[in-house]
Parts: sequence; structure tokens; C-alpha cells
Amino acid sequence: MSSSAELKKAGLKTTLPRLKILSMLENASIRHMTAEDVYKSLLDSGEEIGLATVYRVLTQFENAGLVIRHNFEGGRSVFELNDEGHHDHLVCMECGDVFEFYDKAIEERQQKVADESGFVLDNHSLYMYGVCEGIRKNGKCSINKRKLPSILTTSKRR
Amino acid sequence: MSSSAELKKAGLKTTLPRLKILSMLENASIRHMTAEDVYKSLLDSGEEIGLATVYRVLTQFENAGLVIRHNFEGGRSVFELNDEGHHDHLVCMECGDVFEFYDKAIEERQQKVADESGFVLDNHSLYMYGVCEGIRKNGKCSINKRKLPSILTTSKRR
DNA sequence: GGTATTATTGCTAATAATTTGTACTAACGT
DNA sequence: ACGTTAGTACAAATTATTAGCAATAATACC
Ligand SMILES: [Mn+2]
Ligand SMILES: [Mn+2]
Ligand SMILES: [Zn+2]
Ligand SMILES: [Zn+2]
Repeated sequence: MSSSAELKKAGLKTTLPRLKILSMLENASIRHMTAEDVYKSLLDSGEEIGLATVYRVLTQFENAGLVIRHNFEGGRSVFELNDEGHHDHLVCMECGDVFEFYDKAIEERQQKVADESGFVLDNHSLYMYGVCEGIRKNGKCSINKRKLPSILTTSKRR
Repeated sequence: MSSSAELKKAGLKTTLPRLKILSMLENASIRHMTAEDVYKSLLDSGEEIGLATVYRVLTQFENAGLVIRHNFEGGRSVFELNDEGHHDHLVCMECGDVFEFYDKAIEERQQKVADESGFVLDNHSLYMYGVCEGIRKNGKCSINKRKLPSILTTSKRR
């Protein structure tokens, strides 16, 4: 589906800033980006945008269900496209790498715990923090996930 | 153990502000408090303290392992005394009530997931958000957990 | 106990991240 | 195309937290 159609489906008008941001999220080499990551990446790609707009649009995307906001330990909010199913996260405290996982047993036990406590569950966040294999074995992470794309392949226009 | 001894054991000098804060955490009717909750509660109890000191001391307590810091969805940091063993949290989005739980199966699966990913785990946070039974059945929570103690039973001095 | 040494406090001012106000534009239904 | 309404850019405001620094309080030593 086109980005424009995705915005429409989410009940959002198709505007250039929104297209740029959605496009950046879809094409960036890193999946979990802060508002400023998105902003800087767009500037680096030669796109013009305001930081406040990035914040505003990311929040709209969150409310529309287009992106998920995460609050990893100690840091600012990071956003990821809501294109895969639900999953939880393993964060390396050394290199910042984020590994995603889904564990059916954990999900089921969570539901059970909620049921037993009389809670109707809305959502949950499970973040695990540790040190990844790359750092432990090679002293540094194999892939530098902090690198942002210098060119935005889509979002080119006119 | 006395509060003073607890501070010593944690490698912190016994000072009046630290005693007041530790005492407040030990005696408050709510377990999970923001820095400002602690600050306001102390003022309400007639105790004098600076807000910056509360932030500073809570961070020191965190580093010393005396308290745990949580970042519940959307809100500011909340602190709880590290006197029980590890547990995770169920937060009611309506009344703010916090239920604690420990599920051995979840903990074990988490370890397994980390092992399989080559991660050495340091810590994790699992927060579940929903609506509690009290709200659903009575329209409001039975216990108002937001109420702060007006008098500090300990920490009186001289 | 009295005094030196040094950590800690309580201001207040500074930050960092995010949000808001507003005058200016762009989108889109007709 | 036109008008209405929503969205944008930029600056200024907020909110939560931290930093700078002079005044104080807590051990250490005599
Ligand atoms: Mn999950
Ligand atoms: Mn746990
Ligand atoms: Zn993810
Ligand atoms: Zn707890």
C-alpha cells in the first residue's frame, strides 16, 4: 500500500511532512528511532522539516496506530513502525542494538496474571537489558545500528 | 534495622534529609511515589526539604540499591523501596493503582529468550496496563492510592 | 568536646525533551 | 478554482530533572 493510502486509512490527511516522516521510518536502516533521529535524518537527506512537526506527527502516528512508542530505560522515546505483529525487546546497554522477540509462553502467562488479578489488559511493555554477543565476543558490535541513512530513497518528489 | 544503619550499609552518610526521605518511603501509604510525591508529602508533614535534594537523594538511593526506579507509560519516574524481592507491575490506567506480581514462568522464559539471543541479561522491566476490577465493577477504585500520608510517624526528631 | 576537612543541602538558574501559540499555507470537497 | 479547515514552521512555553555554588552539617582528629 502507498504511504499516501496508509495515511488516509489512518484518518490523516496526506501532507508532505507526513509522507516524509513515514517514508523515513519505512526506509531507515534502523528500526527504532527517536524524534530527533527522524528529524536529523530528514535534514541529512536534504529534506526540510521542523522538529516540532516531527514530534507532532509521530504522536499522531502513534494515536493512529501507525507507529509504536517505546520508552527504553533512561532514554527518550523511540518510535518504530507498527508493521510487524506485537513483539518485545532486548536492548544492549553497550551498543544500543535492539533485538526483537516474541514469546508465546510469556504472552500467555501475562494474560493469566491479569485475569487472576481482575485486570482487563490493554497493553504491556517488556524490555530486557543486557549485553549482546557481539560486544562480549568482539568487544564491539558487528553492526553499527546508530548509523542513519544519508539518502532517503523514497519521499523524493516532483 | 534502623534507617540510619541502612544508610550506612548503603555507603551513604546519615543526614537528616536522607532519613526523612527513607522514612517517608517506609511509612507512606502508597508504595510507588514520584520525587514530587515524596517532596510534597514531606512538606505536608511539616518537614522541610528542597525538591532538588529529593531528586538527588532518590538517585543516590537508586544507585545504592535502596530503591527501584520505574518509568510507567507516559509518566515521570516513580520510586519504590527495594525491600521485597523482584516483581513486576500491573498498572490501572483509570485509578493509577499499582498491583505487583511475580511469575516464575515469565522470569524463566525471559532468561531463556536472552540465552538464545546471546544476551547476558542485566535487568528487565515488565509493565502491564489495563483497568482494575474496582473501576470496572464499582466505577471507581475502592482504595484511593493517590492519598498521601499527612503525618510522618517516624522521622520526628529532637 | 572543639575544630578542621569534606560531603551534603537548598536555593536558583540551567537543561533537555517535548508541547503550544500563532500567523502563514497547503489539502481537498464542492 | 475557491473557500473552509487542518497542518506547518518557528518561537516561546512547559515539565521534569540537573547543575552551580555559597551556606551547613557530618565525620575525623586532636
Ligand atoms: Mn509482549
Ligand atoms: Mn520480572
Ligand atoms: Zn521493535
Ligand atoms: Zn512495586
